[in-house]
Amino acid sequence: MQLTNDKMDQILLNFLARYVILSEEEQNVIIDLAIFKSFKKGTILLKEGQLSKDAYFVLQGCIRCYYMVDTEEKTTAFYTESETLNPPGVLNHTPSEYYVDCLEDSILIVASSETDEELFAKYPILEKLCRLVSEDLHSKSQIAFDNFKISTPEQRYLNLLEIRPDLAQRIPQYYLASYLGITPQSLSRMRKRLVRKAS
Amino acid sequence: MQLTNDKMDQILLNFLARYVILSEEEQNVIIDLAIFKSFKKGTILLKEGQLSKDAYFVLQGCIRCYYMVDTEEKTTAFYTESETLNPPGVLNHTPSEYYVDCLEDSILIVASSETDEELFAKYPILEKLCRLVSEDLHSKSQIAFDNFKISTPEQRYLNLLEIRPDLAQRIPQYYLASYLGITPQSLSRMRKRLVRKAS
DNA sequence: ATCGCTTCTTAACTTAAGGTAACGAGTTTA
DNA sequence: TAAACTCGTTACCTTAAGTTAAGAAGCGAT
Repeated sequence: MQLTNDKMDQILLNFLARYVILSEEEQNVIIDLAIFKSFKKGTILLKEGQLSKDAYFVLQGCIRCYYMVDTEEKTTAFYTESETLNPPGVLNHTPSEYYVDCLEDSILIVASSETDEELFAKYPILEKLCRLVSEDLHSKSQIAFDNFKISTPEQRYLNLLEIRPDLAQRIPQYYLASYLGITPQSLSRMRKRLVRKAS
Repeated sequence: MQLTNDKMDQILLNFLARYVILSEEEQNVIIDLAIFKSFKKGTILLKEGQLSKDAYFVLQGCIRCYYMVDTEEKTTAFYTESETLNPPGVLNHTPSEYYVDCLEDSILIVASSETDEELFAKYPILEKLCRLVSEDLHSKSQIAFDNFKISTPEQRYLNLLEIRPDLAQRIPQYYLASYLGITPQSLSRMRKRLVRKAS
């Protein structure tokens, strides 16, 4: 599927409209700032040790965060359409502890956080927007963390199927397993167990 | 230990100074807004199903978030001195899914998020402050989530001892166990295993 | 067509966590 | 003082995850 520039603008504006009402001018400022980039599946957007200054908003495709622990990839997050990855380094200027790569061909908005200060002074509503988005992301991430903690791997898998059924379809099972905190073998066994239970 | 009002103000201002430089006037506005409250150990600050409009900043003591799953408490967070709990309900007006209680006699700042709008209009730096605090909390919570996910219960315990050694001292072990995602019995066994390994 | 790569599955064995129950030390309450 | 409660530990058995190894299905590339 091909996305026109107009459509991409619209996806972004729809997302922002969840938080604040923007004037035509403010919308244009944002659209002008937004840098749309395409990436091939497998592209590494951020490596451990790199200083990331960019936030990523997913227009199409899927990106993934993972840590390298010894020789093993530990996947901690997937971001798909209209989701935002804002690596910590953007704020505190420390090198990234994880990798980010594209699991599919993806179109992203790459938002550099450099020019923000003057912009916020000129358009205070953008500061409000950032506050609201950040509060919302924080709250969602808290809830996700809580759910993860209070669940067993099996409940986490069932929960994933329920709230993000798309992921189970589009993402290889061994990434999912890592995301659930178990090995691919365990996930495979678990699925068999679940089928047995269901019948 | 007894805290004077001046000391409490100072703790709060020290915290805020990590994020922005505030004028005397702005500091006074915040101090005037801050409501200091004392709570006895065991006090329940928030119940599942309640709509919370308050954020809590801990001046002294310790509060804890937990879910009731069937008849079991699942502890997901502890907040101690200079830490902030901002329940999701403040934003999205949904009832809380968890409980909050005091594990110790505590002095908290209870911040109602009602008056914020006019205030932000008058003092834009307060909006910036909230944005920065929120981004920081989000980033920290992300990292904590990641660390939790990529660790085994044992690593989580060792990590806790390292980065929050105070908690292991002041918090009963069965709350810690729940927080680590295991039963008190498993934690007890694990500690024995670790001693055996160490020697 | 064959090779290599990715992805999922199965199996056998080991390790550690869960469930249940019981005990004991320390503290609070009646 | 006795009873109740809190908190940590230990034991026994069960369940499920980790480890290692192997195999099979699907896919793309040469």
